[in-house]
Amino acid sequence: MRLTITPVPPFDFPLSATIFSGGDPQIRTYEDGKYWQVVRVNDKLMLITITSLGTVDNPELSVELKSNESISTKDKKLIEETVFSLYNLKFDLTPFYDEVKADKVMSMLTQQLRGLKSPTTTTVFEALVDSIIEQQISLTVAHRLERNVIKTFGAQLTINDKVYYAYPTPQNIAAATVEQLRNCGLSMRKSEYIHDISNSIVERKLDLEQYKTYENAEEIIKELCKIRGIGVWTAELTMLRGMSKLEAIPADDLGLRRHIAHYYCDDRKISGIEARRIAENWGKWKGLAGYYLIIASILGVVL
DNA sequence: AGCCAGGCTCTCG
DNA sequence: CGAGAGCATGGC
Repeated sequence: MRLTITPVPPFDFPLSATIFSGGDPQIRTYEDGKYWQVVRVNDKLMLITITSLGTVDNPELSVELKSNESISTKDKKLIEETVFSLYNLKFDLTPFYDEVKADKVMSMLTQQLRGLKSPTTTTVFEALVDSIIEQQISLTVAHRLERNVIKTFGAQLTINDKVYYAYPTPQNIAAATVEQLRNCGLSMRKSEYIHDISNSIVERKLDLEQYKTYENAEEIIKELCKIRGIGVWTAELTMLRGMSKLEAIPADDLGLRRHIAHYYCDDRKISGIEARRIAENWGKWKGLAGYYLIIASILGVVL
């Protein structure tokens, strides 16, 4: 089964998917113009493969669906929504580009990376768990641990004799033990945080998805910070990656400060306060601007 | 070898 | 209440 999706232009699919190249092919990856991952819709697992048919100014995506269950037209509608949110396809970049025009560096970066949209996880839970795992440790370590967690607790989907993994649900993790989480390489603390959060969701004491509907970003951060294991850094990262809320910027983040320093301060080490001051020039979508810096660094964009 | 890496909680004093 | 230890693992 296949469906076609028309993103709001400008949108550069290969550029936006680059962040996933080199990913685990059993989880999610971008390779030779194809992006794939397992999604869960109405509790059915399916493998989606996305390719680009259009151009940056006239974008069009082809989405191929493979599942071992039958897919109804109702499901298709939801899948479409899921794919839209996966790359923020309904987000119009133009106002963002207009707003950063006064900032010379960011303005040049947005021209170089025109059509880059930031990805979003299919659930807030996924963004939250990944952000907890990434606390304090280096990203290479964090990614290995994330992969361990996914392959240990995530549901398997077999398509054409190949096994793929869906991201674990709160139910999957609540049903496991803290010890199993520790065996993925997580610290005792982080294992407890993630297990507790999964339990709360299963017991309906916590509904992460509802925070998406909040208008006020500060309010979301405040609510998330009430959860054990979540501080401002983790809350902001969760919003950026799991809620399509791109205004917040974790300015104290070491990596981000490094990227800002690289493009704005000749690689001189800067404080969170300096980083915040520079970010003031980025208007309403500071988090998205930060994402442009990260991708620029990865791609080695030179201004 | 030892320290640090895209934090956070808990425990002391 | 503020400072500081402790945490897992891999890379330098």
